[in-house]
Amino acid sequence: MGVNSAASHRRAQDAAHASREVIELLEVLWERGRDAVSSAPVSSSQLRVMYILDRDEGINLRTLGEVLGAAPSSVSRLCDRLHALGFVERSPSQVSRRELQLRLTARGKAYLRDLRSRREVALLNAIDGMPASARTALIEGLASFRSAVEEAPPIRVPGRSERSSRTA
Amino acid sequence: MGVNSAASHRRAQDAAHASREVIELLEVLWERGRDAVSSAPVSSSQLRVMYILDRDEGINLRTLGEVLGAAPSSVSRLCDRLHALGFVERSPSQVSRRELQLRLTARGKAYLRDLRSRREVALLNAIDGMPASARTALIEGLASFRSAVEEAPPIRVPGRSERSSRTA
DNA sequence: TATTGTTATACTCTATAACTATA
DNA sequence: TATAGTTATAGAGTATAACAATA
Repeated sequence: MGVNSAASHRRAQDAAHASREVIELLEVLWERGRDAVSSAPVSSSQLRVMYILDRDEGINLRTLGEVLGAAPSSVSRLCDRLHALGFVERSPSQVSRRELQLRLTARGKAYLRDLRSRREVALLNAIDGMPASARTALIEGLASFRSAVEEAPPIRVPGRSERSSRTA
Repeated sequence: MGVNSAASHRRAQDAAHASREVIELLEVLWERGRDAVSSAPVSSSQLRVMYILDRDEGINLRTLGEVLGAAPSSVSRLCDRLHALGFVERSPSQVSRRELQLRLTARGKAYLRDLRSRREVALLNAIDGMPASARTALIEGLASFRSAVEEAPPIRVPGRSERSSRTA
């Protein structure tokens, strides 16, 4: 390993360190803000479900559980409450009568859109205090970080791609 | 508002949008990884307590609740379990006999240190896939973001500075 | 009387295990 | 028989309200 490589590795460690610290900061602030920012009929667990349904319409319950890293029974209960709120729809799959197709309702999508908008306003509040150059760096850095995370998730990814358990 | 200012605002919105998206991504992945990465005797709520005790040794229960955005009774229970794990110590305050001083034990600190280290390794895994320039941008952007968030937290900050309720 | 922390009660989240229906 | 989803039961997180001890 040459000099450049060592320096590069140090840089990568700095980035990992900075990321971990900001994540911790947000773990405290973001969760605290859940009921301050939103009118909060939705818990953070329910919100995680909504994020995934937003991306992957028609996913079944088992697969949703794998993506969440949660047991099927937990997901079933979460969906119960989201259904009771009118945010999630459970319909039988055409492919297999023992599977469900889960999706956000129009109300669920509207809630998510509104929440996201309010969160971005809250973030903007902080970001307004940043110098322009740092904002540009943040945008570039996060875009690349996001791609990297999506390719090599920091946490082990359960089956999913090799199982084809969903509607397959 | 001039042209530069409008362009700057658009940039800030882009940054807020990118931040919100990465936060959502991590809300799913980070939580899922909790028991994969760690040996996980500690829930994410308990972890939030530990973060704060790590920064603010000797904080009392009420103030801790304010920082967490949680009710005193909830914090009391959380501390029960962290105490049972041997990670948190409750000692009477010298200032007021009805207050507690909360702090991490040596074991608690060691656990946190180890967890952080493992998380940074996990993050490094993803960051290794980023180009060097993006890593630099990420470090700069996050440093500035962190300062901005600490000065103007995206979520309302409860009293704390104007209450002097802690050991005051 | 006001404040700090705990306990009582109730609801949500989570998991394991048992169950039903389908493949 | 194996798989998708639900239900039973139990432990943890959360909040409100009632309580004890202290200021």
